[in-house]
Amino acid sequence: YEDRLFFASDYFDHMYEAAIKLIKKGKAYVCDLTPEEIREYRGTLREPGKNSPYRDRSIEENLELFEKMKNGEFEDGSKVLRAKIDMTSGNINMRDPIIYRVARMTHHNTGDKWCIYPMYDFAHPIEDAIEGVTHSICTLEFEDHRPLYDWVVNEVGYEHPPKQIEFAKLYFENVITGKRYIKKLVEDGIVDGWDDPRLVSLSALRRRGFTPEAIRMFMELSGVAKSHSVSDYAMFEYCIREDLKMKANRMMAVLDPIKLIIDNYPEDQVEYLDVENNQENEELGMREVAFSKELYIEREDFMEEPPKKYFRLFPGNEVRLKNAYFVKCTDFIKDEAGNIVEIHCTYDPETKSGSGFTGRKVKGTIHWVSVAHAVDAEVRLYENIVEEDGINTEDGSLKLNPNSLVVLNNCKLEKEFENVDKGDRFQFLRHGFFCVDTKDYTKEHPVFNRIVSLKSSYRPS
RNA sequence: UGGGCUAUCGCCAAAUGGUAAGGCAACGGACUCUGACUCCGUCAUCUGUAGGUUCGAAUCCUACUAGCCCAGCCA
Repeated sequence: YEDRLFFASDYFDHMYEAAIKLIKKGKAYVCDLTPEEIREYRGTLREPGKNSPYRDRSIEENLELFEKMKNGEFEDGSKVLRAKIDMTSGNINMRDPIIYRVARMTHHNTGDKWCIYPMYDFAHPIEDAIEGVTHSICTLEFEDHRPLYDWVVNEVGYEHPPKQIEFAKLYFENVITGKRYIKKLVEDGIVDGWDDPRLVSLSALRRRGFTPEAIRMFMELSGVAKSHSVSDYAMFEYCIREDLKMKANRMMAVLDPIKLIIDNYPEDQVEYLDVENNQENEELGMREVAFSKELYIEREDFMEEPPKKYFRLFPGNEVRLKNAYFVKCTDFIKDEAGNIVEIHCTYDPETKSGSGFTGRKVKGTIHWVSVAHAVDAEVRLYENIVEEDGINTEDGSLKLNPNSLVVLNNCKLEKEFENVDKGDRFQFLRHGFFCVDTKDYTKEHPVFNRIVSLKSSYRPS
């Protein structure tokens, strides 16, 4: 490989030599037509083009003119070098494509050394060839360029000519990938920069909490084909859940809190419960979780008048507090407006987690956070940024999903969340996977992003 | 008849003449101190349509249909 390492200047030298070679073979000529004339001569999709009046210049004249182009004796845009192929080809790329033009540009590596630069269709196959690329893989829209790619490689002549292979791009349902659109979203302030977690740029994916492993898994699952495909975002979600399942600590976080008071629990008592960080992965170890008389539970885990098959808390029903005790709802309190503000219950000391209690079973287990030990946090929930069909066909505008970002400002997390670093990922029990926002997180004001929710088969009727 | 390409389950995708893999999603059920995970089961007599060849076709042939790409001195 080492003898194939080139510097930018080597590439340009190489391409220049290749152009000379084509001229000497009578396969390239200098053309004086203006850009407008060249377009006219090229013909249209349905009509063939016609030959440039400069097409039959002698090899000597072409050599001399090209040398002058290189030496800066012509204005930008005044002359080009064209491959002599076929102006009547059905493939427009083969109608004497321009392979070199005069353009005074400063190259980031070679500075102002050159004032002529090769076109993509000429440079690409040559770069591949001299680098020893065997298969040059690109997207479908370059299929029409392959005949020219092959023509260049063949006419310049390489011992091991590279092959171009095309495949379909990856498209996502309900996601914006077009840079034009993203740019507008950023400029209009609809998203928080190019790394807004609702976007799918790599920086956005990173900030959202996706792992490289999940992205790779998704690529392997998707496969590579030539058919135009639009992937289901659910497949990507599956990958990140799958990757984080065993890696992330499973902790308790109440996103929409309501107070639960255990009437028969001693006033100032605090129990520190030993809890596994991940029941499926012992290597993640244990932690302590504080339990006390006053807890926060999820507002949706209580209902005054539950529908059928509601396993959570309602008057008279008993549930398990995850990692702690069974509690039975005895009462609830409403404010003047009729909103439930507080729930009361009693607990059964015999039912403590790990005690081996088997006296009776409960159908529901809910998560909780001790009021006295809670960490306040902001949690951001994300959904697809655009609606089902994404873009309005009439005016090309985006159909934005108004719920693509939901900010929750009154979330209560267990104490363990005091010590996190930006980018850390967790499972919030019964909610989903979340990560510490890399941009807005501060110790005083923790911010978490929802990477993906957990699946749920609960369908309230 | 301008040229090129693609059509297999809701989505992705195998199978290139031997009788339609797999994954996601969905739906049943078991299990469950996450309505998660896991486990079990269901999910294309059929491969854009219509013909043809063949003992046998998603694969070969013919004709249609639909969709995508191409007219930068951009990449």
